[in-house]
Amino acid sequence: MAPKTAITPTRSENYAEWYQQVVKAADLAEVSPVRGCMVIKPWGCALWENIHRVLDGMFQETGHENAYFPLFIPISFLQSEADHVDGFAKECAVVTHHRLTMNSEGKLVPDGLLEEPLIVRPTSETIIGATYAKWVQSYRDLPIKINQWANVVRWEMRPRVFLRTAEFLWQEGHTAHATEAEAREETHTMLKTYERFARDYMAMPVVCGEKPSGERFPGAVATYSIEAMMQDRKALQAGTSHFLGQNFAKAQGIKFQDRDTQEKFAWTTSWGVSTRLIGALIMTHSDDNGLVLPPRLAPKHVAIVPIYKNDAEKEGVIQYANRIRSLLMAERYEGETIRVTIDDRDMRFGDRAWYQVKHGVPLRVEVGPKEVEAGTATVFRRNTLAKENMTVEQLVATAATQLQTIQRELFETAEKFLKANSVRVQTRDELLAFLGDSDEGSMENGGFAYAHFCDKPEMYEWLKQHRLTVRCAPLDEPKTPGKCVFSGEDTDTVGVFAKSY
RNA sequence: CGGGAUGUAGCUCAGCUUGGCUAGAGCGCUUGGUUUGGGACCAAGAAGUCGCAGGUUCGAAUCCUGUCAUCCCGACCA
Repeated sequence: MAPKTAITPTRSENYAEWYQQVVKAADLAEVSPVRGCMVIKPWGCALWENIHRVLDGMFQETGHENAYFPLFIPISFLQSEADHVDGFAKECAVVTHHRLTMNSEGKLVPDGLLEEPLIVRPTSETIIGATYAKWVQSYRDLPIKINQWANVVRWEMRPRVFLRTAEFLWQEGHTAHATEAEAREETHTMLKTYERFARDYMAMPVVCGEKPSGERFPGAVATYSIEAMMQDRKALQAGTSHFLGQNFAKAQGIKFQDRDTQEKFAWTTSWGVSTRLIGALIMTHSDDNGLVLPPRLAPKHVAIVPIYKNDAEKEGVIQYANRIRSLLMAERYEGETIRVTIDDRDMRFGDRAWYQVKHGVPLRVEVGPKEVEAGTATVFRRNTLAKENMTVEQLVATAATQLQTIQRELFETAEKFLKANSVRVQTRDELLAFLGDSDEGSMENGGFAYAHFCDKPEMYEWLKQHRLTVRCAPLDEPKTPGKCVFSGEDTDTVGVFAKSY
């Protein structure tokens, strides 16, 4: 007897376990033999490639170019920026040798000690900064606006697939500018780019804001982030954009001679999103039957699942399915070809149908002898689980619209959820009552609490005690006079507080 | 890096307390058959150096030591 839902346990039964099961059921990734590292499987990789492709286009549009910098960074580079060291030293993989030799017991052991150990990049500010320093002499050499797609390593103690792995894929943009204003504008532009990507492609509403001091990127003057709310009402930082001021320019020696003949340090920025976005996608839209994908990022938009009893029926049905595929692929959705697959694997219909459900394909088209005879198709919509029979002509004519509808519905549902679970609080007790301080994966409370705050150490202490975090000070929040809910002091800054990943 | 738990077939686990014949189950897989419009059924079959390395013993999945890995809870983080 099959369970009522494709995923066990359900979200309400055990959210953390549900997440892992969705990843598994959708064949997105699996844990690897290497501690903390994951194998990204074809379906997950196709999803990341779509994210990559769309974002890359956005970066090009905003005047960035791709380049590639080394995986290894000399320790001395990391050391040059004091805060940066504090932030990353604890989680660096270190390369100390450059060859292996066989010992007397026949085991391979490291040999050839390096004079200066190398770290595997946890991020590339330092090595890119050192390179920029060579490239920049004159104000005419600025700005430099470069992005790289790469893997990075942060030796995490508690990995979770896509959300926190020792190695992950990301893009990191690094720019250098002649003026502070220009660098600040760049920081803002990229934050907005991430917001647009989250909203328009991931169908994921986010809160854009500046990180308070305690959450700032090590070495940055200001850090901005997009914060998304997962279905367990915890916050997930989905993207960051940093204004680095002249900190790294000074550390790495990025200086130039300006129009006024004075030698000046450049102003730099960095910004990135990672494979964590896949985790965000999963926890924003998926349900107890598995993955739900927004059409704009789905590796396949439509899965045609043929139904037949025997070889005689199969021939006609497959032919029919192929014809529908051709017709659909001639249609355009958001300026692209509709991506269609036919699932005619040697499996029972039910198995193939559930497979597509669990993989989150937005539309499933069932065709069997009945449909062939009537010239129709049975269309199943992943997000609503609704089934509808229509003529092939109708299907072809409405496919793009249906995908648009799904994309819109996913966003609307997520936005409604975000709004329904956001409140404004006036006191610390209200904050605690709303968020709760038990963190046992309970779904009972949580959400985004907006409160006045003044960013003092005692706030962080209190938050830590209750396992809560300050996510950001939203940019669209008007500055209004109020009292800090922690210290009682006057402040005009409002922050978003939440449990977080 | 601290506290706790767990490593036995591809997966989930039983067996370990009290050492003893050829190490088990369910799911999955293979083959044959019956089925077939939402997760089938019957039958047969393949599959495990019991995480790894030592030790105790006539004998170790079982006891001891070490080690590695995974999960949960803390500290840390995109």
